[in-house]
Amino acid sequence: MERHDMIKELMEAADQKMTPKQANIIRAAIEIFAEKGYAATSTSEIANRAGVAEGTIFRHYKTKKELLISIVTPMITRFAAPFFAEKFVNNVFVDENLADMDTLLRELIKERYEFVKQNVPLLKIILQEMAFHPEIQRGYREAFVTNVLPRFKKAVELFKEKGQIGDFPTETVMRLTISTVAGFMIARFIIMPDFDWDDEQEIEYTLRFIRNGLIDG
Amino acid sequence: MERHDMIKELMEAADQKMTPKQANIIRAAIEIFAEKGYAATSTSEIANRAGVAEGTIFRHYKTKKELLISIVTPMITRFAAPFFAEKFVNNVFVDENLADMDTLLRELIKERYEFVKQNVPLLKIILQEMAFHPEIQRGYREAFVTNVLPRFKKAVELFKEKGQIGDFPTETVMRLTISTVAGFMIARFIIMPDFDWDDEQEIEYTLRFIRNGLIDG
Amino acid sequence: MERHDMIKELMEAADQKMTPKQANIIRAAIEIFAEKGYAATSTSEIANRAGVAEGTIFRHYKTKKELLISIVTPMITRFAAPFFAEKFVNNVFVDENLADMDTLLRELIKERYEFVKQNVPLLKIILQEMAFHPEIQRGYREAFVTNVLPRFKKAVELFKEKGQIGDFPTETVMRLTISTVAGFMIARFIIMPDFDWDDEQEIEYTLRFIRNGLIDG
Amino acid sequence: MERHDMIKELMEAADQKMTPKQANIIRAAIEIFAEKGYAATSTSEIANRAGVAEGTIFRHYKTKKELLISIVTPMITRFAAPFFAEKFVNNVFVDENLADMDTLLRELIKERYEFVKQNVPLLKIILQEMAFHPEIQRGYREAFVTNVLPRFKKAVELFKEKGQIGDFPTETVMRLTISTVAGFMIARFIIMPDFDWDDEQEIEYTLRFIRNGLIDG
DNA sequence: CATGAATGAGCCTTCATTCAT
DNA sequence: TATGAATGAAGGCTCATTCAT
Repeated sequence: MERHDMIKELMEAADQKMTPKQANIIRAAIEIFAEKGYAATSTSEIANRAGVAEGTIFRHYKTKKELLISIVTPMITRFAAPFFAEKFVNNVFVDENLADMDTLLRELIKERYEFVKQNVPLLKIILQEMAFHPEIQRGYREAFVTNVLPRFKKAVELFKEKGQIGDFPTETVMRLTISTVAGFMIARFIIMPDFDWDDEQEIEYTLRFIRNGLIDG
Repeated sequence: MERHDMIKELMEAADQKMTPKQANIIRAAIEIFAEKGYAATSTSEIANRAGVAEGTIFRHYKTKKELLISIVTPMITRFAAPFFAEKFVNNVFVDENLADMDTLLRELIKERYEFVKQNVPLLKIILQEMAFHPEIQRGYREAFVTNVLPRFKKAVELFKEKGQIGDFPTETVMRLTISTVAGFMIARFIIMPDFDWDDEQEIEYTLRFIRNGLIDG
Repeated sequence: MERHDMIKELMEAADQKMTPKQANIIRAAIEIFAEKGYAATSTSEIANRAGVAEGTIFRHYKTKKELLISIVTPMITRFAAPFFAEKFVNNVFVDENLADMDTLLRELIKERYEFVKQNVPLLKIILQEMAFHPEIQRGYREAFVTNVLPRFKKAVELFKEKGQIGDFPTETVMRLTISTVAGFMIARFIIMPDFDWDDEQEIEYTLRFIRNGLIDG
Repeated sequence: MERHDMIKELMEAADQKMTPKQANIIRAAIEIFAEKGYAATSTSEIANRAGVAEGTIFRHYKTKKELLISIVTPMITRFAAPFFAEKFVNNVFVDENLADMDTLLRELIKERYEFVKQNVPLLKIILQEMAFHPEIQRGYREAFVTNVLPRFKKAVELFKEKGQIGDFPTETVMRLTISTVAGFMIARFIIMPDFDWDDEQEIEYTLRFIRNGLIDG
């Protein structure tokens, strides 16, 4: 599984090339925003940790908020885009192996696990700041609605036909699945990151819980 | 189910009687903290919305942070304390009706549902600020460890014996259950409060998901 | 001729009573604005000279600009309002003494002379900042059009009838008169305040110049 | 009457040749200084409007102030130098036609009218900034004292001898004349540039006013 | 108990200026 | 010559907190 270097990604996302100072600014901002929250972070502290004069921040980002947005936006796309990566969902209808819900979910969780692991601070920021910045909310909702939702629905319906999902409304299936997966990630990386997790095992339990939970009773 | 008037509760929690001004301060603070976050809220705005002079806040709370803590602390106790209300858990071993996991969970979810419904803004504050204030984290953890955890464990083990819960580690059972229940509350009251929910039905789906999910597969 | 204490006047203009600190702020602001111009004056310098914390300024005036406006606005009214004080103009048509243009002009110039003398710094500010702040321009224009212009016109027409003013358009008469009077004030108080002026004499010369200048040739 | 292209003039004044970029800088600076005042103008805005990098300005002018001075200085000379152009004054004593005050004044006003018309923004800058920059004041005073004053005095005395000017001190004559002429220019080009002026007529009125005003009464 | 004027540290942002390229 | 990234001092303004009334 390839490494997700967010800074590099952000740099590519920006139309212009980044100076090393700008990269430092972003690195520092991500760290401190995650530690103490956007509102409680001062630009002078960012400048300090980035080893840069305070004015330099504002040469690259017109406002502190623009810095936040430009950090968070590319991540949102990345967050939603591969959520049900095309390959998986398309293959569901072709590849016998992926046609099994369990297999698909396992792939999905592992991919997400890797993604979250590489980006904990950034995801913390998104989780926190989404509540207060409509722009972020909107961006997220959009990405979700266009990229995740239709594929997810299609898959749920397929598995319903195959009898692997019982008599639940599709939205409820989504809610339950996402709750469970997100709950694992949050427990694993945010609430108790220092606990001695047996990730393989825990993923299997989670999978079993979802699989059995969604079957008719 | 009786009404949870937090303000009244907070007033009772405070050792001294509360003046009406103080009650206004708390009401205003809860509203604005929930809307824009603790760090982004100014005491002058609170004073404004409370219809009180700026100085009055500091007559009752030495610092802005103390105001936050004094709002959040009693809630934490309330949040954890009745989570597995004694009556339930004790009765599990006596009352034939409660001895059924499904029945117990249903009672629990409904009680929590009511509780969350009455306290959305306050819970938003806790969710947000826990991340940045170790005091809150500690308070929460403590309440959880002493009140919820042991009873929860006991119940899980009972249901395992009865064959209603399959071969999962107890901690994993807790994680999965809490994820699912909290996921419902968050979707219901925070992410999509304006959606046209059929709460009874949705609770039943959620129950079924947990019940089936935890059985051996 | 009574003394024009602008600060006192500003205080009365403000709806609320002024604290002594606020009076100091205004005094200091007038001084420094006049010395170096609004844009080149820093609020910290004003605070300094006023013997006040910088924050105090913003407790009374939301912005630096509001401070400027609230200094300048009452003056504008005062500047225009008595320009052709009612008593004069009304009396022109009644009082035999005032019916003479020379007498009227002499009274007018002396009154204005006193007024300017008492308010040089404030008038400097208005002269300078009018160019850049449309609000001030607008306020001035309004005061001029409603208070000065109609009376001035009436008087000019009267003196034309009496043969004391020759065949000039009324607007031109106003332009020439105002130029000459303002020119005296500016030379006297702004350009060469340190010159050894014989004010009585100079006013007489100025009067003669206008009187003769406006007569038919 | 030949055109006054200030930019070209400034370029000639500068010892070195000007690059086109430098010309753009000056053009932009004049525009913006006139619009919002020197202190309220940022070098970055000048660079922007000039289509030049921020640093480029400082390649040509060590400081922002130097830019101002180098714009204003040549103008001051031009402003004063031809005020009583040699040809006129010298001819006053020779040429019968020019020996008439009226004729001389008419020539003078028309020449100044043209000059002001071509240089409104620059003159606005001088008028504004003279108040705050002693260098400019000094430059102006000097030019006035050496070029204008002696010739003006000489002429006034001549016309007194000829009986065209009455019993006024020479300085007073100057003050009254300059007030009236400058008052016209300022009304015409700064206060009411959009009014529908009949310039020929207005100049004649102004001349008549001065001529009659200065005669003995 | 309540007020609100006053404070001064600190915040985000702008700006003139420098310098390596 | 021209660039534009970088600087850091300074600017206007906000804010939690204090205190005399």
